[in-house]
Amino acid sequence: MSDKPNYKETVFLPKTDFPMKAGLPQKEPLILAKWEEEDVYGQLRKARAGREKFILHDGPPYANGDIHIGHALNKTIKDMVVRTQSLLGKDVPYVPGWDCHGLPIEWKIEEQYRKKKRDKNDVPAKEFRAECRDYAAKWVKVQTEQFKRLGNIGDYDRPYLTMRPEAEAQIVAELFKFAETGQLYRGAKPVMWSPVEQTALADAEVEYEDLADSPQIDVAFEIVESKLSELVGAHAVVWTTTPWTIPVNQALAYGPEVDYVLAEGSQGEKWLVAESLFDAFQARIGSERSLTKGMRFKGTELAGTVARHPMHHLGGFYARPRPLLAGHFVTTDSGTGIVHMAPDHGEDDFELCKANGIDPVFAVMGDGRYRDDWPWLGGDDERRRSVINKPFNAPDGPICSDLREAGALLSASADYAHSYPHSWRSKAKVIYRCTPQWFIAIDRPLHHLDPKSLAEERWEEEGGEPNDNGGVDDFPTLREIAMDEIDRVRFVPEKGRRRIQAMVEGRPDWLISRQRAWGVPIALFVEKKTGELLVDPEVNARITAAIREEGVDAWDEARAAEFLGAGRDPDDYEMVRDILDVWFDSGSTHAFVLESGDWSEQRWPADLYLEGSDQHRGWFQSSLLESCGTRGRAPYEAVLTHGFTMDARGKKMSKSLGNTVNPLKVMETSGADIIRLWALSVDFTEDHRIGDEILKGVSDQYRKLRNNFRYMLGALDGFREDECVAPADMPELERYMLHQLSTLDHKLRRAVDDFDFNSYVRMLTDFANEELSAFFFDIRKDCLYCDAPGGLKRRSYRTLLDMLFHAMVRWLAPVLVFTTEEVWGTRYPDGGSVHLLEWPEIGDHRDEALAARWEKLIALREQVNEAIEPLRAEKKIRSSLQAEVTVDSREDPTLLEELFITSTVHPGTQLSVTPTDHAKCGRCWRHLPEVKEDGDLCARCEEVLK
RNA sequence: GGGCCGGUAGCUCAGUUGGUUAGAGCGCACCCCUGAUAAGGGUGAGGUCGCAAGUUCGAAUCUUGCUCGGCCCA
Repeated sequence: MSDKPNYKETVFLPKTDFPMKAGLPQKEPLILAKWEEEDVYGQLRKARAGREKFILHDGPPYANGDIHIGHALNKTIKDMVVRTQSLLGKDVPYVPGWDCHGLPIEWKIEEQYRKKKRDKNDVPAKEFRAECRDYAAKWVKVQTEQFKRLGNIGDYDRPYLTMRPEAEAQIVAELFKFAETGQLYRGAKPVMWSPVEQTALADAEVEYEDLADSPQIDVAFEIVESKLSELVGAHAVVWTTTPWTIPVNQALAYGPEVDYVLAEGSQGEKWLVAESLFDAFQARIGSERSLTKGMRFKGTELAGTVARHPMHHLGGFYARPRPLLAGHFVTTDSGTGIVHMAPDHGEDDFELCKANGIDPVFAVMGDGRYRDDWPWLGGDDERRRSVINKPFNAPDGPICSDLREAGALLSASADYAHSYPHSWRSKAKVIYRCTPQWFIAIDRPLHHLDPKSLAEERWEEEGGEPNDNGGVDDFPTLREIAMDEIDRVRFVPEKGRRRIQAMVEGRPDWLISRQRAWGVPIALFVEKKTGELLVDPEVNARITAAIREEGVDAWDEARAAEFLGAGRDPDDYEMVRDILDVWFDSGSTHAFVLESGDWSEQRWPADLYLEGSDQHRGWFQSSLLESCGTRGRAPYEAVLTHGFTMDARGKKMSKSLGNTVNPLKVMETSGADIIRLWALSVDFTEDHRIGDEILKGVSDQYRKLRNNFRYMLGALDGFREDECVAPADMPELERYMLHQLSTLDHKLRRAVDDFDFNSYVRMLTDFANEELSAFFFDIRKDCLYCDAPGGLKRRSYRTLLDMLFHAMVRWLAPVLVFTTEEVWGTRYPDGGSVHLLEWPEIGDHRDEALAARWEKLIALREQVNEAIEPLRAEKKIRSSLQAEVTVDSREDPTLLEELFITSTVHPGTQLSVTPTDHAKCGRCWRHLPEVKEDGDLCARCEEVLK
């Protein structure tokens, strides 16, 4: 062979500068800088101006700390939505936002104070808030860079922040809408309260400490009324570890499914306890009072039973009846199976009593003592102490002593072991205490929403006939509107609907007040004399105007007169000092981002909200309630939810387990395109995993896609428009590929409509791997390398390659935002950004008859490949080009040779493969009859080299 | 403890209304090519469809229980 000429230089090999190795960590920041410099987002806005809009409203992440994998997933999916919709030609302005108020940031500032040995209470609130503001601003800046680094496109120069004065003013304005329409009221609710700090605490500010010497007492309540006559005169026994709550007892609770028994003493005493707790009760009251089991009955039989308080002789509050109520929370884990209810001091207590018309009495003051006028252990009792005072609750303390004297104390000791909540800061015990709070009513008829117009809207949307059932005159409640909207909105995946439905259906009134510093004020006045909420649009307008100018600091007591205006005496009004729960802030983002006009390219309502499934309780719901209460409908047309990212074994990630995957690290080592490809490859509608093995798989897939582009770029070297061939003039293989491309086009469009991005990515990778690399490109290699450049077949192939290139680079642009830019720039150095392009115009080349024929041919090809393999194993054949094939097919043998990438194909009756005797062409390496000797040229190559 | 959701090859995912030997891509193993070359091609081995009962002629698919995991509550 060495004496034969080397034809390598005459072969048209792919030629490109596009490197096989990506080097994404180095390259991506450069591409990013270019986008910034060229303002690609701004260009895109101009390019899509006037087109149909698609509004994805960003759910604000909390401005605190570096981004984690959940942010990366969420933002990548959002970016995919923005870019795919944009690819379809729509105008998709995306305004990212941040949630800036709230407790976690307050804590960080307090933490800094502690390090400097400063006390928060010594710092003016205004100064404290300024520090919170700076802190949030700092993290907004950091996260902005991190989101951009991920390849997120959006209006990052003008994001929305809940702490901007304009936003704060709009949030207050939204609150006023609730106030002005009678949906807002001041109620009460037990909250965690620290008597030492005299402040309400958030759950996260409470820590539990194990105690071994807590008091435990059994108290007898005499039954005065019951359907079961045996019970009258008996005593219901309650057990508690907080003796101080007995003075505020208002009811008893039993478990309807619990079995009860009368425990009878030798003196004829009868005590009502749960049967399964009989022994424990006996043990507590001591063997000197030996008990026997009397009558048994089910909890349900206790309905209607009424007891009286052991201190009923004090009259007034204590003389009221203490009804026995059915409580589903009653268990027989400990105690007596009868739970004493103090609605002031327990959540279950509060809810059960509220449902039965029993209101809290606010007997315990902020400092933990009973109030001055309280008949038992109140102001003039010198034994009065804070309720968390240990001797006060002791077996020999005043409560137990009085109960003992009344004959109601059956046992008392100070030896109970359990965990009890303490203040995170002072380490002192905390209690549940009812405090005034602000609520939005869920079940009040909303008179400001015209039921008729709402109903008509509904009819129009549903295309149905007006249903004159008289319901039109009933004003709907917030809950009803919200439930209707949940029916109407599109949920992806569908299961999200049921989840939010269940929550809205069963939720209590919306508690919106917090006793905190860093947030939007509940900027309301309450008339001291009447306790009435002041609703005056003129006052409200002055307040929002001030906040719009100066931010939340404008809500200052010194300015009460200014806000109230002439004719009102500030002394007559209480200025509410609570702030709004941050969920009200974020629930109002649709108002100040979509509707306000501050972002003129936005529009209300949004087409889509897209967040993790935890937001069914959070943002999806707060936004829904806010919008339904103020505007009578949801602020979104569709809701997309994603699951959570677990570690490689499916376990939840946590810092303490050390199984977290840091997206910033992955970007540093592998690149943002790898994270994006991961996020869009998994089924994000469910929980999904990430880990080294998974990321390796993603990288492998990335490499294959990259090499496909590299091959296309190389094969298209020197391609010119005038090479193009019309589809009708193309060989069948090209037309079959056009069919495949059209089919893929349609499937991809559907995947975009369904937000089914993992199918989208899978279809593209499968297509690249199977249809292109292993099939089309492999078969046409001979043609590309060896045919004359002007030949119809080669031109047809390159026409297809050009179409494939344009399709693939656009389709993958929303996924591999950096790589496709590199690909595009390699082919079109002056072609602008790939991200300005629109969906490729493939045209409909579907031809089912052709496809059916080719599917058979491909099946035959697979059989031939199978048949070649044994000969390869026997070392009789090396390359498939050495195989001579007999097949049962009437197809043109030349076509089959090309398709199989083999030597001569003979028609026959049975599939068989033999090594060919033909010599090998020195240029195209095919074994053909006309080649006399290995290394000579075949007819085609002879012709080409002329 | 309660509500909701999920568990298909090593990995990522398909599996329509229950119906022939459960599929794909990747990875892996072996082979080929050395003119896409830290690339490309071929073949192949991988699954008791979380577990256990039940309904049915027949179940990955329907029912129940259990288990593991997740989100939200308590």
